[in-house]
Amino acid sequence: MDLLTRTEEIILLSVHELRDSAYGVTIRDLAADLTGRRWSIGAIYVPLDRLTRNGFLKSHSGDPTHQRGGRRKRLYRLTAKGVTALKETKELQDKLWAAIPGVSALRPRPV
Amino acid sequence: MDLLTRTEEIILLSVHELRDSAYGVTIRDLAADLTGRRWSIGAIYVPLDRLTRNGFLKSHSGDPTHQRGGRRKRLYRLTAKGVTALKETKELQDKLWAAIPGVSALRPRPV
DNA sequence: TTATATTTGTTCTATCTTATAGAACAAATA
DNA sequence: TATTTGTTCTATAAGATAGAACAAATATAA
Repeated sequence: MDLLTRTEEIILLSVHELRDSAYGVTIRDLAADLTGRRWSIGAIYVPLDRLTRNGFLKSHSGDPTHQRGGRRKRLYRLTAKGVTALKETKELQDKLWAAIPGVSALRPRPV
Repeated sequence: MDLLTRTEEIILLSVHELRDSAYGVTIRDLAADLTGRRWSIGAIYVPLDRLTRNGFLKSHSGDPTHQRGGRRKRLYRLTAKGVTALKETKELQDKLWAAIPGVSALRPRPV
C-alpha cells in the first residue's frame, strides 16, 4: 500500500479532474481553488516530478498551441498505480472518520 | 486555516477516539490498527510533541497505576484548536472528493 | 530493608523525505 | 529582438521515521 501525502493527493486529484489539460499551471490553479491557498511554482513541480518518478503519473509534451508565445506544456496523466493509490487513500480516510460522529458534533471534551 | 498533514490527522483522530486513555503507546497501537502499518516510537512522539507545542493538543502526567512497573504516562487531549483543525481537514477532504465519481469508478483513462 | 531486576513509557537525536519559494532558463509567437 | 508562457533547477525549511538512551514505576532477592 502506497499512502499518499496530502499534497500528493491534491495534485493527483487535480490531474484527474483536469483530464487532457493537466499541466503545471492548470494544476496549480485548481489546487489553489480547491484548497483556498496560494501554491508556489515549486510546490507543484517538485511533487509532480516525484510522483512521475515513482510511477503515479506519466507525462508527455503537449503540441504547440498557436497562441501568443509560451513554451510547450508538459501534460500529466494518472497511471493505474496512481489511481490505486488514490483509492486506497480515500478508503483509509473513510475508515479513519467512520468511527467519528458527524464533524459538526466534534468538540473538545472539558477537563 | 491550519491544514493538517496526514500523520497529524491520524494522531489527532486517535487521541480523540481514545478519550481518557490517549498516551504514546495506545495512540501508536490505534494508529497501527487504523492504517495497517507499523509505527515506530519516534513516528508517534515527534508529531505528538509538535502538535502540543503548536496548540492542537495539551498533555498532563497520568497517575501511577499500581500495575507491575512502568513509568508514568503522558496523557493527551485535543484542544479547541485541534478540533477546529480536524474539522477543517475533513471539510477540505470532503470538498476535494465531492467532484470525483465514486471511488470504485476511478480508473486511469487510456492514452 | 536495601539493592537489583524487570517492566512500561518517554525523551532525545540523527537521518531521510517532503514541502516551499522563487530565480534562472527555455521555447514559443509577435 | 521582445514578450509571453511554461518548466527546470536549487536552496532551505518542515515533517517523518527509526531506535538508542534514559527515566520511573513495581517486584524480587539478599
